[in-house]
Amino acid sequence: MKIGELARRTGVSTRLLRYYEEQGLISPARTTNTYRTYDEQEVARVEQVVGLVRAGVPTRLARVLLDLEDVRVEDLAPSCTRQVAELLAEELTGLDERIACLTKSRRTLCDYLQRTEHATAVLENAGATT
DNA sequence: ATTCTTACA
DNA sequence: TGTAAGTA
Repeated sequence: MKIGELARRTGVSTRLLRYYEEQGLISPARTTNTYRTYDEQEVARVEQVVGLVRAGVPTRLARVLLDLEDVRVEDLAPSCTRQVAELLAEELTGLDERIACLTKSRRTLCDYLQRTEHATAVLENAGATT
């Protein structure tokens, strides 16, 4: 499929789709008229990117994350240089910090809502993991 | 009609 | 990010 269809199917503008490509998040093949060509697999890929971006994951991390998921299955013996490992370890602590920040915010918001008269009505929805 | 690149707001 | 221009 061409970029237009992918945009319609994912809800991501063609502009952003090209930007994701520029950031190395997706790498569509070029065919005949130099038009970008995407296969079904790209749809899921783009949806993953959208999820990552919405979660605030920096594109540089999203890129490695997507690459890792591609090799996750076959490469039973993950290997990389010490330098790369240390770099990724930094990303890991970075994620932990943000998770801690978000968890605290969630706690605060959740506690407040539980004290309101709308507790049961409003809390039954999104992640009822009080 | 659609997409492509480049560039400005 | 949207949009305009000039193509293919």
